[in-house]
Amino acid sequence: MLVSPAEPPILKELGTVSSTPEKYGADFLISSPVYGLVGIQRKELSDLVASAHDDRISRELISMKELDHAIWLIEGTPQWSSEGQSMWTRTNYTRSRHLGFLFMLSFQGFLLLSTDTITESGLLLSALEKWLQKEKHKGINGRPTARGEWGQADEREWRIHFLSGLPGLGSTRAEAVLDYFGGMPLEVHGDWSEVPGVGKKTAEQIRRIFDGN
Amino acid sequence: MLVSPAEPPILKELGTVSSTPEKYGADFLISSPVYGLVGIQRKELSDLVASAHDDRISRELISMKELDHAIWLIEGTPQWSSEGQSMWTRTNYTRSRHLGFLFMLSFQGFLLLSTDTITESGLLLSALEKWLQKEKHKGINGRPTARGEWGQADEREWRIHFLSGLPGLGSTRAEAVLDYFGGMPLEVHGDWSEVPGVGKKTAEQIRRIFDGN
DNA sequence: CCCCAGTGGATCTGA
DNA sequence: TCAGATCCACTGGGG
Repeated sequence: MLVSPAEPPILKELGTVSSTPEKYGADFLISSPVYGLVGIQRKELSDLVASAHDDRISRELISMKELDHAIWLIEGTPQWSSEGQSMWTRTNYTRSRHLGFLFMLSFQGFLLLSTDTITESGLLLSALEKWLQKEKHKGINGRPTARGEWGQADEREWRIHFLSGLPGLGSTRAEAVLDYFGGMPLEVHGDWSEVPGVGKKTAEQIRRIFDGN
Repeated sequence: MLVSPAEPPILKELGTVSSTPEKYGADFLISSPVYGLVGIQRKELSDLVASAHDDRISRELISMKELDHAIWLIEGTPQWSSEGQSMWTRTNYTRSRHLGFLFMLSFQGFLLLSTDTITESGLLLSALEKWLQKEKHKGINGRPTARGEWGQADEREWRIHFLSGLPGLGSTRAEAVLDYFGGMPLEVHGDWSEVPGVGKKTAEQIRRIFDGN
């Protein structure tokens, strides 16, 4: 991890001090085998207020575009008066302005992460570095294994479990499918819409999984 | 704004109660002239702990990919012991697991927002709705909203999710199976033992699910 | 999600 | 060429 010289000492310890991050408008730079070049911009809440006014921000945003992924790490918890005025600054900074700024960042494609303290930021950064080094991320697609009434699942339970991985099928409909086809639904390309509980829409959704559009 | 019926009353007041958001794996749905269909998933921190090992969550995540933009709104501030254990739950939930989950979400293309309380969430949501209604957002036109494979590829993800419901198949082998057969026209009665990573034993186990003993 | 243990697949070895 | 031994990737269970 490369750290900008402008960062406080505690954070400099996380990696090699270098001015390269600044070329990308970032404070930290991590290179990942999977996600490419990732830049992190750390902003304390008080700086953020300035940024939202400033036009310096637009320059930073533009240089961050060259990164594969750009992260904004926002440090500190905002406190608002009942009228939605910021409690941590003199200037006229409101909740809606703050949120608007965050929305803008998000929808521009920046990743947003937040911490409370600089210590937390440090921990987050090293966790992120470790995470980004990994060659493989299991992702979101896994499923737990079937579990039967008495621990070990039998064949039927496996089949129900398996089928209930289709969109629109829970265990009830999966069971209905199984009963309808009288066993494993060998007709994966058949018409499922006749199965009680499965309608046209669900059947269509499932068909797309098997056959494509 | 459409609000899922499962949300607490305070948040239901924000819009029209409807079950449509749930179809997209979301709790709230906002349609924007600029950004298209935006879904928001609200998660209290305590729920998040449970979610991390839930089969439902992965289905929700896949469903959310049909949205133009998917937001995760995380409610609550995590507190960690000096060893990195969560202070708000009994289970063994660690900072690194929590962060890993957030990183996964971010790099999968989900937008991350956080609040402290449900009240804050309400304010954020109405601010977001207002913000999304605007036709034009001045300020920086930064990164292209590079969505890449987002929004269309969910079919493959469904397939992986589905196949990994078979015994001996996780997301890795499920993907290998898809690649081997060149898509979903699976030869359910064919020989799977040739799939790289799937051997004789696993293939036999799977065959039994399809064909019986 | 992370961590860990056990299973089973892939690879290597030697005759 | 193939059985057997070794290694390592992946699954599966738990937190």
